[in-house]
Amino acid sequence: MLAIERKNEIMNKLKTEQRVLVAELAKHYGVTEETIRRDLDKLEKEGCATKTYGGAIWGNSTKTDLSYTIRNKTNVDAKHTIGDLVSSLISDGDHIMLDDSSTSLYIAKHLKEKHKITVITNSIEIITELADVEGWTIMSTGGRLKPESLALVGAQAQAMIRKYHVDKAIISCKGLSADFGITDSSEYHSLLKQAMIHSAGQTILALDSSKLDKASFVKIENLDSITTVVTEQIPSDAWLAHFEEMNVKCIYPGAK
Amino acid sequence: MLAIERKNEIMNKLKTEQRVLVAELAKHYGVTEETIRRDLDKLEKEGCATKTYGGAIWGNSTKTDLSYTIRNKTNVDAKHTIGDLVSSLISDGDHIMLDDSSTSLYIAKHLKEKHKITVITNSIEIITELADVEGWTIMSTGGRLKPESLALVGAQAQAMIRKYHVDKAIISCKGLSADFGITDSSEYHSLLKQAMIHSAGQTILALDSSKLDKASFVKIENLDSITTVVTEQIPSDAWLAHFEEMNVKCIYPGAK
DNA sequence: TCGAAATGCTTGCAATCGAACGAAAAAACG
DNA sequence: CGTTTTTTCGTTCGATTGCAAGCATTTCGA
Repeated sequence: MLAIERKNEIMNKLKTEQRVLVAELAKHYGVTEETIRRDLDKLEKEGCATKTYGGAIWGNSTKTDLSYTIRNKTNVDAKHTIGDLVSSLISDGDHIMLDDSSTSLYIAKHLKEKHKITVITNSIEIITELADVEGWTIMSTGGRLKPESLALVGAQAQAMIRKYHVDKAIISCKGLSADFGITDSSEYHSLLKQAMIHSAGQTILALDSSKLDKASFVKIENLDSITTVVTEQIPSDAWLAHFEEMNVKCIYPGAK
Repeated sequence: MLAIERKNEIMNKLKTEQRVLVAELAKHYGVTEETIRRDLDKLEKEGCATKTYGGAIWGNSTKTDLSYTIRNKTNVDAKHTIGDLVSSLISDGDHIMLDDSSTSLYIAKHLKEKHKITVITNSIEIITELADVEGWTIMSTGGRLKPESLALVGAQAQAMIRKYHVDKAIISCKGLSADFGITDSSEYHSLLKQAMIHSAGQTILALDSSKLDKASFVKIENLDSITTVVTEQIPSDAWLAHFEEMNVKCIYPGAK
């Protein structure tokens, strides 16, 4: 095993799982913890990691956008489960929109089995992820680049989204609450997702269950403006009732 | 076994397996590790490999995704020279456009030292290359993705370019001939570069000298619609005279 | 709340192994 | 046969890793 490979793998693990533990990595690679710490030092110098006690977390902890995802230590299994569920809602030939959330990136990975999908997205990561799928049409919104999330935002991006109409929009968010509806951490995220919702026949809101009963900073829309909620575990009875009341379908593992 | 054959085989192995080990290759070809290392040096200069302790990995070690365009290893040295020359034409604070050519990708790498540049590009690779530069504004055209070049094309991309006006457009092409002007291999490339030329105060045409006296399929513009030609070696007297006549400045190494 | 005990972090050192360099030998080429 | 390219060899240099000692942080019980 090349040293640089280990470092890269750790970076990928960091990116997908948001955090890593020194002891765990040392055991996994069969090296001492000192070696792992030195790897993390380098990643930190490269701006990919922030060391913490016992491990490291992804990126720069001072960024507000990231602190949310870090707090919610989003677990990969949940996102794969969600990716699988959403995939079952998409048909061959569909035209869809995907936002720039990490959940959408996982969903994109799961969609690759489909045929002749047309995707519109503002996420550079999703574009590169899907670039090599045969027979698909990938379209990118224009716009200004947010370097920390590799997302395209701004009026240009919104205008592009409004120009098209797709079968399904797939979006995620930072919080969903009965009182405040669907919320996100910033204005431009919110506006973009709003635009996607309005340009789509159906909207699929994909969120891991930790987002339930959370409210973030900016409101995107009310819950009744979306078609389907997909989550990785069965919500509370109160939420199920609320979804029913709002005429929103809710998909979770084992749901009929 | 010819040395060049071995080098090519190593490159293929790198491409398919993502990494190679020096010791392993030395044993396989029955040569010393020193020889393998020199092969890897060459591959690295051509942009195909990144050397590491004990071996080499494909592409750029720090970036997660591998560069498609960089595989086109033709004239790497020339492109670095051109990148350097073009860089000297750009001032801090400039607003520029970059097309999706591999030459532009190299230019982008050389521009990173500048401050507060605003870049508009239709190349996904350039976007990811420049994403981490502090203080820059990166904007992407929207459009349909051409997977083989990771470029955004189509009416959407052109419309976005037309909406803005920048100080300098930097483009490349497939051929430049006295009779047919600037040409490229496809309609959508041509239209996009046309749009960039019209949206810029100055246009810098960057091309390695192998493109001179070649004509490709679709005409972009006449030579007189651009401001400056940058190339990596001094053109023939005939071309220098032609540039003069057309009122086009020509930059090459050693030019005053 | 305070103060160990436990756990994790940093640093210096040494051993190992790959990399870089130069010179000489071998092979390829005209 | 002379020249150029390729390869090898030996030495020196630098990178990586593990170990151990000392310091810092967290945790937990009193």
